[in-house]
Amino acid sequence: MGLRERKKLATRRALQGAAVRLTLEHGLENVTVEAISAAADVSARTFFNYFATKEDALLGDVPVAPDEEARGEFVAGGPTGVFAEDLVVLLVASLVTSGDLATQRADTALRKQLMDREPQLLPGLLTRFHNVEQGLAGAIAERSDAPADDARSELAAAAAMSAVRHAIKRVPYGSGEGIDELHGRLSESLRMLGEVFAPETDA
Amino acid sequence: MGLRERKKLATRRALQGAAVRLTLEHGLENVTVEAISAAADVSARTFFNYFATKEDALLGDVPVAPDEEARGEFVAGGPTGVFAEDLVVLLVASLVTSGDLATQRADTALRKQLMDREPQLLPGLLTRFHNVEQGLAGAIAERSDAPADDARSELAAAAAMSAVRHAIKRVPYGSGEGIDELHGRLSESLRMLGEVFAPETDA
DNA sequence: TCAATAATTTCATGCCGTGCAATGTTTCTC
DNA sequence: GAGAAACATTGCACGGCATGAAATTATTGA
Repeated sequence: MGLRERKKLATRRALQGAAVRLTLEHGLENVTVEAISAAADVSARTFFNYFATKEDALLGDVPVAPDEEARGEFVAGGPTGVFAEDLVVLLVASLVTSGDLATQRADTALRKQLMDREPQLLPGLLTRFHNVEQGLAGAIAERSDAPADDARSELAAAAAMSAVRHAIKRVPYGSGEGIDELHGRLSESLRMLGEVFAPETDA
Repeated sequence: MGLRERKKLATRRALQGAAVRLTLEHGLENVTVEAISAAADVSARTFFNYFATKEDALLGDVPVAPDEEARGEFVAGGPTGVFAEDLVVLLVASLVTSGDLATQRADTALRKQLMDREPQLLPGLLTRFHNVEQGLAGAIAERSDAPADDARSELAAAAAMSAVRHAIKRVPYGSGEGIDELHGRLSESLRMLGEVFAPETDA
């Protein structure tokens, strides 16, 4: 990794860090791009070479698409052959982008904190989730040999993302849970989804 | 209805209409608030007395909360007592805001057209859906005597909204379907949801 | 070391969105 | 109907976001 690339990454991190810190400190309204740039020791114009908007710097590196490798296996019908089970595998792989779970956890906590303080950021976050959902729908459609804009696939993808949010919300704050537990929680959420709307069989 | 109120409503409609027309004609980027205001014969300053942002004028009157009356009956455990069935009733009541289904249909078509042309509007639309979803989650929680932020209720609400999108998407373009058909499609979508994730009973 | 390539900066610009004070317009009261 | 009170519209000024273009500086590779 050359010097140029390392510097760019450093600047990016510096801008993100300054944006988050200043926002939590003074509120987004009271933080100008100029201030963020100054804190990161670059010009205001440079800020916009890295981020399209002020909000972008805050939302940072939220996953935007399913993991490529896991997607391939899912589309091929693997790894187990059971739809719901394989879906969970794909979801977990797509969620855990960085190798480090602890970092991931910290990022999520930070994002939640930002959302509580600055609801204006919600639209952007929802849009990113929506993009992931679209990618997911595409994978599901492909696996089941349906057209890319298949409504049923989109429904399944949307429900799966709902389950993801549900599962994440149920993780205790500050717990040391790993991938296995996340996998379990996701399965549980999906099962619960089936129960809530499945025709009553015990009445 | 006094003259003052009628004039305000007229101005609002004029601004919305001008915004939509000009946007479809020239693209959102090339339409200034000044131009919209001029087309509606008011000052640019007045525009912001009606809408907080340019996008707001375009998204217009998308439903933002469940219908009050239907919500009350749902919370009380009615009208049928079967969760999935009552949920559909609530959803339909919340979706069909205006008495006129044809108008509603036209609005939806127009919104879809706007979304295709101007993806920048998506975040705002998603946020409105999200607000409805939150209201829905509250109603479900209340009906089942759970705390307002109950995770299971939020999961059910999210899944329900997924079904709504799915149902709406499946309505043929330009069809003359009414409330009954919408009701049926929604039930079908919810049932499909249960099937996709329910434990296999036939294998 | 020098040329090529890429990143940063400076400067200018247009538009958005808001606060404020002034001006019109509708409504209410007598 | 006249005048006061309430409300809506307008003009003006301002700060901030976001972008384009050209000049400057830093990195890379030969």
